[in-house]
Amino acid sequence: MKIQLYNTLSKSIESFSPLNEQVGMYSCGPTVYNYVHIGNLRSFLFADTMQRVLKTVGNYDVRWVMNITDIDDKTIRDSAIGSPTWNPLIGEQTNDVHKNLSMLTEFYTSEFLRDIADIGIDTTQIHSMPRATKFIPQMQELITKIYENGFAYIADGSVYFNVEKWQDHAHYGQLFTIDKTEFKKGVRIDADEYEREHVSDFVLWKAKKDNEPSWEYHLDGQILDGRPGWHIECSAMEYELLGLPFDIHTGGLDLRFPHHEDEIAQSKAGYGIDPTVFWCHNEFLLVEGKKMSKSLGNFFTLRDLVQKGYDPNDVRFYMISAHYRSLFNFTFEALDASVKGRIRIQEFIDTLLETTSFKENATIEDINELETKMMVAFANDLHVPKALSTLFIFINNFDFLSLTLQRQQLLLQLFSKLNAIFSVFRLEKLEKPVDEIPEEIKELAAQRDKAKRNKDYALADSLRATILERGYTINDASDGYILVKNGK
RNA sequence: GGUUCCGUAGUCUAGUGGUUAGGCAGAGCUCUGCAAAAGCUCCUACGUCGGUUCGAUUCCGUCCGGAACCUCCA
Repeated sequence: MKIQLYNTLSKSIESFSPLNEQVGMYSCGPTVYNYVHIGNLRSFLFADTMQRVLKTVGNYDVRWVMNITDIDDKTIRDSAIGSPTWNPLIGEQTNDVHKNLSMLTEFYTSEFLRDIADIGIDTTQIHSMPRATKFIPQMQELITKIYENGFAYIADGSVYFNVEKWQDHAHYGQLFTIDKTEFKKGVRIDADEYEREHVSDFVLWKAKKDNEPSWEYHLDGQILDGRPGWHIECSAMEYELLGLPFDIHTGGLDLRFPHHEDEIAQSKAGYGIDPTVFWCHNEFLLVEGKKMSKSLGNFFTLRDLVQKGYDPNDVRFYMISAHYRSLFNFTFEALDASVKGRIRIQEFIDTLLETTSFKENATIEDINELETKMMVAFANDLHVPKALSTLFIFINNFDFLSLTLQRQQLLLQLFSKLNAIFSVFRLEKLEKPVDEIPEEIKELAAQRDKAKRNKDYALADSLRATILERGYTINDASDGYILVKNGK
């Protein structure tokens, strides 16, 4: 099925056609200086959903690359000798700044991988996760090209991209309308002490500072040891791992400027090619209506939620059930509601799995229609909420009395396909848990049943209360009763 | 100040120039000694004020409110 995607470049939904057999997709990954929070996770869930829809609905083969930023201001700051934020779990700090940097970033990279696996991102589908520090020569090569093409200059040992000059040559501001004369008054002009010709210029290569990791670099006969700027890493790694142009570039909305705008400028100024065809950005996440921040106490990592007793699967289902381009308000009330919604679908699947008696001669048109509608929704700019709503309507109107073996098989096939995107449903019969109800509880339940039959309701109710206190619930049925653990 | 997005029932999320949404919560009914569970039913909204139109929640404008970005935040 043809997929439609919103492209930030055109600010409209466009029909997607891959450039080559294999769809090339690049996602801006994390800066590994701390645990990722749920806002970061939204961005990666979006990229994963994109990849899953391309594969499941579009039938494409996808080559997905997600970078790991392991060199930048924050990783340097937090790995610096004597850093107050050094996590003891990483190990002992050394006197080697390079070693400390890699200890810090390797630690948080593996924690990141654990988190995204926990939340159901299919890490097996990530073709590669390049570390910025492993591509320094390629970045230097690109910077040299940009310099030789006349769009960069050296100042104070750093290399800057000359935006002014680039603007005479190409459109700068494709992803974000920029009016330099209207920059907010009082906005920070330059946090660095570097010399830039213009405020709008951005750094490609930063001069070496004492006690910071640095790499050798020679340009135009000058020794410019230092480290890469932030934007250059993506441009260089995309070129190396996907080739330009590739099909889709994903990232958070905040990255469209300056990060992605600068990526475009760099690739075009250096390689002479646009990086990608589709720029796709996800909206942000709020928590209880506010921007997530540590000072507001509404800052959460996946681990925090797990600690509160939430299943990562439920967090996943909740977060992907909102459209990626809408501002997502994360609330615990809505998360709880979403858990119940997920369980309803699961219960439908369970009933489907358990049904063994069938009718004959029933139509399958409604199932085909459900499938088509859901796939159309996914294909329409990954419209998960629309797809879900369609599914709920179907489930609500479904009559199990109409189930035939063929209908059962079709539905299970459909759920299997849906799970290639949702990845939160269980599609095998649940092994009946071994009888874990203690004998004494069973005994109490038997006594209560006897009391009830004798119409001694006072005794029956008090026994039921006792059982409830000990963690079990009696559900009466027409012929007997069922004992379950509380909350099940 | 500039750029952009948003405002949908108690709540969260869709959508549309005309038959009225989906989830959760809530209410009622059936069942039940009473509950629980389950099933059925109900709760019909689009921030304000104008304009266009036979008809506007939808298109246009105004205002009010919220959010983001404006040089290294996903």
